Formats: sequence, C-alpha cells, structure tokens
Amino acid sequence: MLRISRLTDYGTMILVHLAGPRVGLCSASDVAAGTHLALPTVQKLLKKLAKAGLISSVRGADGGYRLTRAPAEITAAEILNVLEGPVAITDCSAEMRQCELEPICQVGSAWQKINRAIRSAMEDIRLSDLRRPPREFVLQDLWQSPVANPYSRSS
Amino acid sequence: MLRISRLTDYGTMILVHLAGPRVGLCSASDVAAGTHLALPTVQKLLKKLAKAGLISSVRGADGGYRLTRAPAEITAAEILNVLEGPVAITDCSAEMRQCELEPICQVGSAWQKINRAIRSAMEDIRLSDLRRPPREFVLQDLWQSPVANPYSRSS
DNA sequence: CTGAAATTGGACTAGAATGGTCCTATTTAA
DNA sequence: TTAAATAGGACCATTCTAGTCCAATTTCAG
Repeated sequence: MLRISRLTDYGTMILVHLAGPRVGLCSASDVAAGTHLALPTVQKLLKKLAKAGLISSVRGADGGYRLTRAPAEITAAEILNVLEGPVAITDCSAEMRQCELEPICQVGSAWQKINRAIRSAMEDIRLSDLRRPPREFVLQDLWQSPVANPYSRSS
Repeated sequence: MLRISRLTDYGTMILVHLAGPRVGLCSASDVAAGTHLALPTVQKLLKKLAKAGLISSVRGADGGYRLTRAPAEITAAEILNVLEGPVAITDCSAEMRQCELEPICQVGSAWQKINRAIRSAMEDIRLSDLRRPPREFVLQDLWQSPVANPYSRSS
C-alpha cells in the first residue's frame, strides 16, 4: 500500500513531541507520557533516533534526549530515511548496481523518476511543519481537499 | 523502506509487456515468456489486472489479455492503485475517519500533504513512459528459451 | 560509597503480510 | 469432444513488523 511502517509514524510523533514549545531534556518516560505510546517502544525508537544523530542523549540520572537541531532544520526526508531506510520504490532503484534482469526487464528508469519526486516532496516538509496547529483550527481544516495548509512552510 | 511490493513491480512489467509495439491478444504463457516471470505468478497478476479493468480478457482457446486503453492513457498512479492499493502513507491518511489518537496525536496533516505530492508525481507518469527505449538485440532475447529467473524459485 | 534513575545494545517472540504455487470450474475454438 | 485458455480461490513457507524484555553502563544525589 505504499505506506510507512507504524514505527516510523511513532518515531515522527516522538520527534514532534521533542520539538514542542518548551521542551528541554526529555526522558523516555516523559516522551511516553507525552505521546501516549508504550514505554518500551518509545525507548527503542529514541535509541534509534539518537544513533542516527537526529537527537542527542544524556546518560545517567536526570538524563534524557533532545533534538540536535532546530525543528525547521530537519526535513521529513531525513526522518523517513532514518526510521524507514532510504526511499527506494523498487529493489532496482535501491541499489547502485543494475539488477540482473536489466537486459530483460523492459521497465525503464521511471521508478527512479518517481523516487526523486517523492524525495523532493519530502524535502520540502520540515519537522516544524509536522506539528499540528492548535485544535480549533484543525477541526475545520483537516478534511479539506488538496488545499494548502496554512501552517506549512512551502505552500 | 517506503517501497512497492515485488508483485507490483512484476505487475508493471506485465503491463509494459502488453503495451509493447505490436502485441495483440496475449496469453498468460506469452506474457510469462516475454517477461521471464514464473507462469503462476503471471496468471495471478493478470487476473488481478483484468478484474480491475486495466486489461480485458478473452476466455477459451486462443484467449488472452490486452490493454483496455492506450498506454498513454494509463497513469502510474492508477497502476499502483490497482496493484498496491490506495496510496496512504499512514493509517490515519488511509481512512476517512479520524484515528482514535486524533485528540492526542500532535502530528498534523502533513502526511496527507506528502501523500498528495506522491500521488500527483505518479499521475504525471504514464504507462507509455515506463517502456524503456527499444534495443534491437535485447528484443531478440525475448524469444529465446526461458532463462533462470533470480526471482522465481522453481524451473 | 551506594543506590536510584537513566541510557545502551541487543535478544526474543507472536502475529501479520508477502510471495509463490496449485487445484477445480468454466469457457471457447477447432 | 478435446485442448487451450481464463476465473476464482485455497494453501503454505518465509519474511517482516511490532512490541517486550533483559543485562550492562553511566551519572547524579546523599
């Protein structure tokens, strides 16, 4: 169905939480409470995000996590890349080598083309755009057809 | 990894084959031979494509399949839709109802935005664009005896 | 020094999804 | 009537995913 995994969605929620207005150093428990996700899952994802350098960690008592960059400096493409792996529509487009079917397969490089389109769409969206607007606003805005979101950066 | 399934890739290869220059009614065996995919897999996919109306079928001896429309009239979005299901980055964006986390989840409608970007990128690409430019020596290969297919297990 | 609160790194498992095959019924040309 | 096709599923092995848990390490506070 061409979808991201649930963990990627969770990871994004976590990043959004860490990008919150007055959030400093957050422990895993803080994040779990803030996002309503299960603690073990949050721990796992925080480790992954830290390893990838999107967030930094402080160990020991009173430790926690925080973003390494401002929310406006982090693109959706980056987030997907970390949580989901590189965007690669097909096996063929994933690897640098050409697949063994290459002399046979009649499908050209269009998948790559689609790939790039997706990637560039996601590079236009920042973590700061992912924060949902205040509640009243959402209620009237959420189910509209392809109209620009007033809160997004590049519209 | 945000990728389409292998079957979707195969299905696209099949459509590309049916969109070939002087291809009329093709039996499943013809398609299997032309694409070097395993016959049962091809049969399964042809049935699916026929059911979705992308191709039409003729039953009985000398039956087969053919495209219902010209290759330039079929978009990649449509193909993905049939083979992979609707493009829906997250569960939230898949269904018309709002998810239960809606009052809690801070992630806004940006996934929908990414969704639309992907969809529109794919509506700009037609089946006719997916055909790779003809290469004489390659086309000859298509009529040779089946070559070991790295994707299929038996025979 | 000791204990509590954290992160780190990985192992483990149940369940779902995927890819692939096969079987039976039906249709149609020769 | 027979052979060559499609139609519609059933079935299974394997992989992937989501979620949990454990043992080790680090650090702050008394």
